[in-house]
Amino acid sequence: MEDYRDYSLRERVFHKIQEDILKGCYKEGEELRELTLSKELGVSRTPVREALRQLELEGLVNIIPNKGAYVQGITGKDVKDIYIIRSLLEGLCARWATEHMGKEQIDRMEEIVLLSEFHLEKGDDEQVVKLDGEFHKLLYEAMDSRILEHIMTDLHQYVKMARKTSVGKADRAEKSVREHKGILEAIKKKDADCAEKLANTHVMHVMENLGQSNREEQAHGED
Amino acid sequence: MEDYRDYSLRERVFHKIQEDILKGCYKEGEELRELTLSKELGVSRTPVREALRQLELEGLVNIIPNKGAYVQGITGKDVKDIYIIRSLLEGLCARWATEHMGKEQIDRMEEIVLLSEFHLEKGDDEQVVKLDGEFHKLLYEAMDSRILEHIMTDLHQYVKMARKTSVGKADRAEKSVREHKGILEAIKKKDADCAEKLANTHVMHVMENLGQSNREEQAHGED
DNA sequence: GAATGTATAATTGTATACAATTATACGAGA
DNA sequence: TCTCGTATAATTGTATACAATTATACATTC
Repeated sequence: MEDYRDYSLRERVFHKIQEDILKGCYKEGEELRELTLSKELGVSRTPVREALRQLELEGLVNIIPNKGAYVQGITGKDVKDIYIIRSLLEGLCARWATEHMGKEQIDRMEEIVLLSEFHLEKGDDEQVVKLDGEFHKLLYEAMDSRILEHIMTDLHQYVKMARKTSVGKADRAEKSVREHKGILEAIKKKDADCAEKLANTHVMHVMENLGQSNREEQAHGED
Repeated sequence: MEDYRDYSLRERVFHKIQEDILKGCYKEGEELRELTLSKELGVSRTPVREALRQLELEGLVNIIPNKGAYVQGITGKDVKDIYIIRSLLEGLCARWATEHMGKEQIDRMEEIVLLSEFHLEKGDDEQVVKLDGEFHKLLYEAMDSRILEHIMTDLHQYVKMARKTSVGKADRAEKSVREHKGILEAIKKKDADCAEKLANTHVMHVMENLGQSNREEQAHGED
């Protein structure tokens, strides 16, 4: 709770609980009492309530009226589903981005890929991960669809938390950058079909790497 | 506000504002003052606030901290985007449903299609629309993915409101039922590829019909 | 007259009080 | 002992009070 100092209490509480759920601090189905959380976080019940209502909509919390809020958490299957869905939609993102991307945005993307290669060479995995995030974020912005951007961001929420440890693992980072480069090339050529296909397989590859680097449950990965 | 008698105040307020936004009662960017809404709905600020926070997450309201809540509304392009996204994902739904659907569920779906044909014959459009909703709902349940079900339900929210007038328009209903039947056949044959493709085109057809039956902006249609 | 500063009002953010509902404990009766 | 009912406690739902922030109006200055 030390971070987020500029945000409102509700936002901080929202992010904190979201983080804790995604980090696995709570058991599946565990009850979240408003007063308990209030005391823990040092705030009143009001912001906690508002945060819980939002988390319900996010699908992380299950609220039964007049009874309580219970954590939903996400299973290994959920993560797999998310990646498959993202694979499909990321393709659509790439397609639309190809159709809408302006010169400045392409330049920016080229910059990101270049920097990725540079930091990859140096072995600076942290930077590579950061640039990976920026690559996808730029893609989402460029496609110019607030609806799809909203969905992609939501899906990203679910899997972004746990990407701590195994990032460059199994030389996935190198392949990832290469795939980004391929997508960028397709966009530059205005080949939407190609960009879509490459984005599809890119996310699928990330998922496959996920399945290898850790057995069941826990989700890690660069993206 | 006369309906929803069993729900909590917050839920009623949430649905009411959501409905009003989707019905176009507010102007784009119009400010939603908590006190004003409270008085209008005859409740206190608390449930209104909670509802607004949820609507923010839904993307229907834009909240600027310490300033206010402003309606986002949806544009014609948004609706088009939603249908394209739904087209893709409905295909995935059909695929997964094919892989997971049990005998009872197939029987139930067969029942729905049969009833649809019956009411179509009779010209009872209202029933046909209702059954259309049930068909898709069953599909979503059957695929056994709470993640995708959540997304599809969300997307459905956006377009379900306005489907009042032009339902059976331009003999779309008949084609729709026929397409449902096709999807069901593919599922029965366990042909996931076929089911996916048919579901894809089904949603695309609905969208195309949408574009014809009304110029720009306003969204109508059976699904 | 335009720009700026200040006082006031309006609005949101948070905390708390009270009401309604649900869970728990315990005793009476079969 | 088991079941049921009642009383009590705990928890959520709603309303309201207060604090912090932002908007508005008006006067002052240039």
